[in-house]
Amino acid sequence: MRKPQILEAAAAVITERGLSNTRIADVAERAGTSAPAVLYWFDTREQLLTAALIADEEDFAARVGARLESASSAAEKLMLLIDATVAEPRIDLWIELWARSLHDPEAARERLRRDRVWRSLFAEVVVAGRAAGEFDAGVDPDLAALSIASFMDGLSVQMTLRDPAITPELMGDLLVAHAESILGARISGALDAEAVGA
Amino acid sequence: MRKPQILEAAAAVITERGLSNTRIADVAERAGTSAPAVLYWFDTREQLLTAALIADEEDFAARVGARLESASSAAEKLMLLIDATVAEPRIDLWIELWARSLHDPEAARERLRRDRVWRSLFAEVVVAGRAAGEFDAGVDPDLAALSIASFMDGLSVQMTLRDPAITPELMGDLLVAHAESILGARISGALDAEAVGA
DNA sequence: GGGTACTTTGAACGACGGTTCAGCTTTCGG
DNA sequence: CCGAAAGCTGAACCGTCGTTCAAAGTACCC
Repeated sequence: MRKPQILEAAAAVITERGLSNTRIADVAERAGTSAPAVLYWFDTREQLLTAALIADEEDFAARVGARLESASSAAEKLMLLIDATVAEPRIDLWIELWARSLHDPEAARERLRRDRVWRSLFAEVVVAGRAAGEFDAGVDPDLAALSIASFMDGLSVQMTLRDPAITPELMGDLLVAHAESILGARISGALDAEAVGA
Repeated sequence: MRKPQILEAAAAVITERGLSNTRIADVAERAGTSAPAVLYWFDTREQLLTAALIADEEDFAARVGARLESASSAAEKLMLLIDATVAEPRIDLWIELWARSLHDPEAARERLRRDRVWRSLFAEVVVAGRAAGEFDAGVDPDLAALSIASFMDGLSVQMTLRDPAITPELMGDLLVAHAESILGARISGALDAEAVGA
């Protein structure tokens, strides 16, 4: 069962050469096999590419979701989410997925599904924080999630494209400020505070 | 001199079929000419595509810039910028340009240049509004511009990809709220106010 | 140790589409 | 008119993959 290796190889190649420049042979080589072998597992190149994008996305969300378990307060969870995004700007693949979604219904459907999962991570945190009295009681979780996640996307694009106007620290600061303004709460320092305090 | 027509046709085809699916023949057909004729004006397909993306972008910025002239207050200008973006979601081409920038230095350079122009529209408005006492005196124009423009990008992506969670009105509201929070000023209603008042 | 299903391979096919090219038409200055 | 430059055309060329296929391993079960 080489499917996982192939998907991983595909994600790597896509990151490196771009979606449209990714050839089956490239993926095969990186996975240590041959082009027809790849096509044995995936009926077509299109399928392979879409599957790779989605698999990578699922991977990331799962990893981040796991990290959230260890956090105690909602503020800390939020900081973790921001941190993870700033530290690991794998927006490369998102941009490719977006571009693909524009003209591939299958990709569009999947990207919507994955985005919902991603945003629900935020929404859950907001719900928890609201219940715990950490955040404003009047905040709409879904709206807050949409707002924060969208801001993240926009900033990530600039970061990934190496805009000199933005640095990881700056991106983090802007996100924190935005979240605090929306949620009516202080969250910056939640990470250190947890480590120091308790 | 058919260059303009060809560029226009190219932008249309790219929007419709996506960058990587755009064939020279498609562009030629839409421009009412032949593939070799297109290649007469542009040495290569790559050049054509990059040029088309940039030309379209320049076009949009110029159009919006012109509209700004007519506004009197900074708040109104800001509302116009938000309005223009919400109303005309041509992020399609931006996404394509982003994806291309990931692996094409030429595209990356151009996209950076164009983004600077776009953001400077915001920065100038902030400077003016600050001078006029409309906005907080402590606001950093470039930072505010980066923040607002990035948020716009993120939201536009969701809009363009037809995320059911977002509507034009909602997008406008979120942007206005964000801008107001950053600038410490009320800008919503600036458009109507101008029309009614004065 | 033979059968069966699964996996992989090398080689070749075939289409698509960018690019080239030789020549035709048009424009325009003198 | 003439000739040269500019603009364009149809047709062909050709490289690049995605994909197919027949045959060869490989693993596993009875």
